[in-house]
Amino acid sequence: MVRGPYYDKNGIKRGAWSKEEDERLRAYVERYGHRNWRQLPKHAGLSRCGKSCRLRWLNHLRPGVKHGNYTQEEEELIIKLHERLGNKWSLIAKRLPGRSDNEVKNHWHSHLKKQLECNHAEKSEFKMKAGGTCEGETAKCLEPENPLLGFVAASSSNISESTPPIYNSSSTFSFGGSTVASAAWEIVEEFGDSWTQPFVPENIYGQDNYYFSLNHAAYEADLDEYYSSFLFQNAEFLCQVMREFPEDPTKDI
DNA sequence: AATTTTTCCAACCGCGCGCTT
DNA sequence: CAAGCGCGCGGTTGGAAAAAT
Repeated sequence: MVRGPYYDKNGIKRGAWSKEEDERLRAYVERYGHRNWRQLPKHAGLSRCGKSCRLRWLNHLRPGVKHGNYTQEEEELIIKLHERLGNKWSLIAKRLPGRSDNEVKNHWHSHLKKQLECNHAEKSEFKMKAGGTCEGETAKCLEPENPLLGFVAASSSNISESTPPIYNSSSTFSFGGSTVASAAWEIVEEFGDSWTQPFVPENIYGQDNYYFSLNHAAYEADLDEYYSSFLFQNAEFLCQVMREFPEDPTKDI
């Protein structure tokens, strides 16, 4: 299912890789590594460009690389990560041992995207029949429109051992903890201008936009993984904190 | 059986970033 | 500081295989 091999005007070979080329590349990289992809084909005796070699190695030849046969767990993980990270295929692929970014991207476009669109259509139909509300099915209903919100709706407000140390400056996560409250406000203030409110049926959360801001913050922020995951898992809790503290407690400090 | 259409995987392409000179 | 280079990323394309007509 690929272009047949051919040579471009510069004499660089393109298109499908032969077994012999694969073996040459594999043998070279296994022996000498790949410090410089541009120089590599010359030394390995290949008429390919460096980019092509790199792609071939990453997607097909490197040890442990897998093809097809996605497990349900892998698919669910891709969907979840895509909700959180968007089209950051390389980041998503890093969480899936043996899968390359290209492989994950292709699988998304050819299978998962359609699957989700299909689910979305089915759920829209369900909502129409239910008179435009999502009562009782809040999390599931929200998921297709805005996966982040679905996640929040489904999440519990408990704070576990996984809470990042930064938020543990007070002994517990009581609502009196001003550290938590100011952190929550910081997040909303920092991202308040940049986010655009997603479509959400008004009768679900009313005027309370905290959920959206917090989750958008977690989504947009280039935060370290631990922090961002905390935001996702505890958005509901942070919302409660913010209701307790309508003003940022550290504002005037 | 022949032809057309669709699917989907491998590879290409262009851009942006970081590093070096 | 600017230019050049190499790499990695994400979007797009080509085309063989499969499915539909």
